[in-house]
Amino acid sequence: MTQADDHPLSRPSSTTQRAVHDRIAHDLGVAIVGGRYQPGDILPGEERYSAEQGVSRTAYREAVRVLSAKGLVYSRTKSGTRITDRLRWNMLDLDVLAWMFEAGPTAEFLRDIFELRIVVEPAAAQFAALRRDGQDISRMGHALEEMRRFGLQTAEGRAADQSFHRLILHATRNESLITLATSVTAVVAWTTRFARDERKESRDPMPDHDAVFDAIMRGEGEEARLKMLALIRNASTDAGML
Amino acid sequence: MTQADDHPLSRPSSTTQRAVHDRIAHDLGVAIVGGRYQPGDILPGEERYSAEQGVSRTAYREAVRVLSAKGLVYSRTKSGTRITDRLRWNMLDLDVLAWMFEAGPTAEFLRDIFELRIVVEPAAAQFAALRRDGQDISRMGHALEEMRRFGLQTAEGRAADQSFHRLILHATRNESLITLATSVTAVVAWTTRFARDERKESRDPMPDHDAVFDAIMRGEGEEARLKMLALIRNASTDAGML
DNA sequence: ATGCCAATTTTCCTCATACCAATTATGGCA
DNA sequence: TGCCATAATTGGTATGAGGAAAATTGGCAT
Repeated sequence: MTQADDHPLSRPSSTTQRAVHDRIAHDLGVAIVGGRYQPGDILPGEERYSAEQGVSRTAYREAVRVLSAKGLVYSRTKSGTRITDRLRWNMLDLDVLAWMFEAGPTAEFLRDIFELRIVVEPAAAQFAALRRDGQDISRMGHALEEMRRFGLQTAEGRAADQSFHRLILHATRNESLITLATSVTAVVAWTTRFARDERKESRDPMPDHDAVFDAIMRGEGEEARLKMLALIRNASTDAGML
Repeated sequence: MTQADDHPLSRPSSTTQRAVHDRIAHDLGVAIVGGRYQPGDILPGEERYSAEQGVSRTAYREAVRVLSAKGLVYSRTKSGTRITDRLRWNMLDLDVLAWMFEAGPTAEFLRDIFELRIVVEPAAAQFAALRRDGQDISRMGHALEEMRRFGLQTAEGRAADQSFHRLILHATRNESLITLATSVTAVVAWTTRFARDERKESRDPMPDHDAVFDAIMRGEGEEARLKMLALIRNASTDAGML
């Protein structure tokens, strides 16, 4: 166990103090996607911000570079750093999505993502049915077993559920689809985390999952697509979305 | 004409010299997505790189922040800056896609994007059919007129074609879908730019476009989806993809 | 020889300062 | 009033100096 017990994906733990530039990027990012800055507005100048916030110009600049890389702002000498209009934002970037969520997601934002989910995940199931190999199948089967054993009330059960969906993505052999679905499912997870337990009784999720798995196992692409669509529709209505 | 004749989207013109950190990010980005660095490899240290390349540590660090924001690398003190594994890359970032294309896109990469196109654009047409208003319709109609008038051999005709597809996206009223489709169509445009003119004679694209427009105008979602699917299939086979 | 612990070194992170480049604003002149 | 040179502002780059954390090294005891 020489290295990398913590992955770079994991959000900085509460103990680890975040890098300064990272914190600045986070704060500005939340403020921007939250609408406290409007497209066309100019961010505070380097001199001013660093003085007011008690950080170095270096740290502020690196934060701006991050925001710029995600399409939220663009800098021009003398003109200053302006907020880009929303059409150029990298809406599917995991950080941007997280900031949106933290800023208090609008209903339109959530609707957009759940629509995207309905487009993407059934398509993923379809590709998975056409490209999966034996190992994919056995792993999916194992994930469903665990899910059935623990149920969605336990952490293990939810982990097995997520694992099942990740295995489907992996079986598509399409990296761009994986990237996209990762972002989408992250938002879905954040959303349903809060919606959970408020419902009186949730339906048994296993029949839907079994149907998807069965279609993928038999290599039936179109059927896998439709079964996944049904699964999402049920899950979404249960979570109060849709 | 006081400001902003050039949009931030436009690539820096040949006259404007790019910022140093931008050039570094570009060079490293191309090298990374091109496989000259493998996931797990460590980038040169700040001191070393800045000395060898004759740039400041500041510029190099800002470039690394950009790459980090796009998920290509991650930095840890002492451990150095390492290449992230591909699953965490922001494959749908416009810069990353451009770097992939510049590095010489692999066949799998192109296949992935065109598959994504087949998933996304028909879905966009479907949503557009359900949400478009009168202004959307009239603008789409105008774009098709222009396209018919000039043909795809001219720059104006191609601009009208792109405009038509952009208008469909706009009519979806779904920002995440717009972001996604923007990236996808960029890659498609880069690809077909080279494939053009090599074919002996391209089929007339207007019937397919008219059919999509007609379905959207009548508000027939499912039909719009199918017509767009047909349009893409024809265009892709003409371009030699698929 | 092996395993554990402390010191050292390496590398990224932050800050501060200086100067450069480009663009906007200003003010004078015709 | 309109144009043009000058000045001021703001982001961009370079450099030096420490600080913090992790990997390595070396010593010590078992």
